[in-house]
Amino acid sequence: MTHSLRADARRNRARILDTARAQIIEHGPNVGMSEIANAAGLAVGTLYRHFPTKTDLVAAVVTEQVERLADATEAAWGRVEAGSPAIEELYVFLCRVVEAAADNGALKVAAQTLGTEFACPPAAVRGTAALRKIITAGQDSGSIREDLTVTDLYLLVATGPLDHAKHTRERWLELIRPCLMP
Amino acid sequence: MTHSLRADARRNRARILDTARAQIIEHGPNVGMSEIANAAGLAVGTLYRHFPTKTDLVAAVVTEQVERLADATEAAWGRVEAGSPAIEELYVFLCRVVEAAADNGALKVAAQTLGTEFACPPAAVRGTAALRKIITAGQDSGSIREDLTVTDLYLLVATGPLDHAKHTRERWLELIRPCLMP
DNA sequence: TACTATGATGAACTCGGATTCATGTTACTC
DNA sequence: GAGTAACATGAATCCGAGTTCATCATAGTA
Repeated sequence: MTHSLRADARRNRARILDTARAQIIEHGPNVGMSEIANAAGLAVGTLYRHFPTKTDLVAAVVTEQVERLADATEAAWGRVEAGSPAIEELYVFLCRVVEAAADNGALKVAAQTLGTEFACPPAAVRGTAALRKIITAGQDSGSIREDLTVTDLYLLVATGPLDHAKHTRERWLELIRPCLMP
Repeated sequence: MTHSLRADARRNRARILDTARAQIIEHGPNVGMSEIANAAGLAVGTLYRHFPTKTDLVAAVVTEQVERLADATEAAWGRVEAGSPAIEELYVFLCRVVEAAADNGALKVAAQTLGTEFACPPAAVRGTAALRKIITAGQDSGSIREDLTVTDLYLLVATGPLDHAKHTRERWLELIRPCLMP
């Protein structure tokens, strides 16, 4: 995998990504590089050795999250293939997205604010494909609204609650549910 | 009204607010004061004569929008009192919010990003009151989901599409509609 | 018209955060 | 255990956006 990197460098890279995510979530997208460095117990220069730019760092953090989500979505599709009802897995998908709302919210804003046009094709494409399969399966079995598309879901999700409170997320899911069913 | 202001000053104040709104919508919340000043054909110092801080300027712009929305909501309640179906007026309310999506999105981000805790009580309270009346009326006549609250609506709306495209907004409304009905 | 208080101007200043780089340190190789 | 390339450090630098203020212009007034 990521060989050709010295052991400590690999460790530090991971530590930087973790800390950056935590800091962005806690203090918003405007955390300074120095603050991230402090929180990570490293020097600023080290951040710049791994990420040439603050934008690059944020992009890496966001990409990581998108990959996690894509993994979860593929797993959900796996369960649908194994017999789990598509509508339930779709619901679980929404839960996951919204549970990570704090992250996604802050990070989305971060990516928008800091980066220029940012996209992470590989993971996004994987996730989209899995989601499309789930939706189609649900429509075939009549448990998901006929005209629902992946784009629709992203429209709903992209806009999910930015609130951290658990009851807010649960209420949002409850409100949204009728949108998914026939 | 706003007397005790010289005529040209009043003109400029208005021009600043308009330009600031336009610039924020077009270039995001990070437009510089100088850019706004240029676009308005004024000098930076003039902006600072009217608004001691960039945050104050943004707050003024946001407040203006909230007031517009509150007016519209009160008008909608007026129509309900005059016999218009509450569910339709609620839908119209959503349309208005979403039509101003570009504004609201950019400005909301702006207020969050720039300001500290920002609230504009007077207008917000007016709007909320009117909205509550509309919802209650709809529930009494059985056309609006029994457990829908003002908070729910804000949850859906606060999260409306940030996209400028008309078809995106229309699709969002279409998706959301089932959430409102019994 | 002359007067003055209010308003406008924009170059200069401030300040904080991103980025650099000369220097010191450490993990790997033989 | 040298030797060396990779890596870490953090004070110094750069840069851009917000803000100030000495100066000029003008609307309102007598």
